[in-house]
Amino acid sequence: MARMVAERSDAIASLAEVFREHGYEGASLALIGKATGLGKGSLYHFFPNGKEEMVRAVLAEIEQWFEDSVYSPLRDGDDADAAITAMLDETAKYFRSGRRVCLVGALAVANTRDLFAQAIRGYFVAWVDALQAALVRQGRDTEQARLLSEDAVLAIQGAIVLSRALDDPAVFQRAIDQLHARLAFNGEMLDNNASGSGSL
Amino acid sequence: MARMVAERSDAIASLAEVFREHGYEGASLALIGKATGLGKGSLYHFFPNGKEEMVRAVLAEIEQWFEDSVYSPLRDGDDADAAITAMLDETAKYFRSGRRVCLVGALAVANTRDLFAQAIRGYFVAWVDALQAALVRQGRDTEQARLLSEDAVLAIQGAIVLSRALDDPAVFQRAIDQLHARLAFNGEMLDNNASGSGSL
DNA sequence: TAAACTCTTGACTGATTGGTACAGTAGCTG
DNA sequence: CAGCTACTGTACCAATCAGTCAAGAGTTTA
Repeated sequence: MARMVAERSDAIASLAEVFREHGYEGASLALIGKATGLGKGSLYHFFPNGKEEMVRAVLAEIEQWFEDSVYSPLRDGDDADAAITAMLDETAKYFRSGRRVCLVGALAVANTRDLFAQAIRGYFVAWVDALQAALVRQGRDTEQARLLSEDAVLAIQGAIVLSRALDDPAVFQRAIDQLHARLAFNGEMLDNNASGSGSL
Repeated sequence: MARMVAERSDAIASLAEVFREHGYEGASLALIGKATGLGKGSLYHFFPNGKEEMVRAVLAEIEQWFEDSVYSPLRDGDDADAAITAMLDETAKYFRSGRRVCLVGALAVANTRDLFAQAIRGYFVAWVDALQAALVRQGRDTEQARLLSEDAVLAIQGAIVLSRALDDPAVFQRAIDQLHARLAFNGEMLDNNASGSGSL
């Protein structure tokens, strides 16, 4: 019966964490209530459409964070190379070197995918597009930049899966390091045969 | 009250499909019953420990399939290059070009990870080890082979996530093609200094 | 034929699910 | 001060959950 602190936005970080840890179906209202410190009454006051709306709010916040911290510098930063380096470092930090799951990626392989398909797609489209823009600004061919950026985003997602499966954050870090090498503009440009880049 | 056909093994393919589509928590006994055509009584007759035992049975069958179809040829095939090519093609077929989720990968990012941690880890360790063995037989350095095989397995997992997120199987196929190029032994071996390939 | 075994059914249980309703309480506005 | 809105706790709901069980049906063995 109190008004405690409770702004809607305060809850979102906790919500994100509980959905990451338990998934959409696994995150029960009891669990959510415990994680946020909010009762059902408050939860349904802030999110009248229940869990679905909670996830949408979380996805929106995630998208916003990536937009500000990653996509925007990639698209508009004046130093493309620096923006790419920053993206990899920020990403590694964000995912805690693979110890933290990517909620969007997890939703993409879950049965709930259809419910959030648009948000999921938007997240990845924006990421690939922004990275491609940076690679083009590096002087790369548009098509090669597209493939390379797809490849990079995919590698990050795979690195989360594999490093969790092996319970070894070093796997994630190696993948990031690998991407540093493959995405950097070294001054000496790779020739158009991209396949040879696996020197490590 | 009939004895219909019902061998335990008959159910496993259906079980795998339903766990892939709905995840561990999302696959209710009602859903499982519908998918397998078995009532609760039969399910608990074959799998006395319930869902957990069902998933273990599915994981064992998956592991066995990969062992026979992928790992074993990679480790012991007389033509390493052919085994790698076969692995990529079999894998692409198995995952239906990304339309089908990797159950092991999905479990790895779910909260149920701990329950099946050993099986999940075993699956990926075996995959990476087998691929590494093939790459070494190609004549590559042990350490490079290790990193490259980690990278390939990770890319396949990431390709499933991204192609589902974008709802575009072509993303998966491009990743497989990319791996074909990166894992093939071209006759002209990459030296450890990649810059030397100088086309001009 | 009779007993033994293997499978199947479906009703049942107690717990938990997401969600609703509502009374109540605190803080703000007038 | 009164009245309003914003928030909170809780009792409650129907549905569903995983899992149990006794009774029965079909097959195999003797």
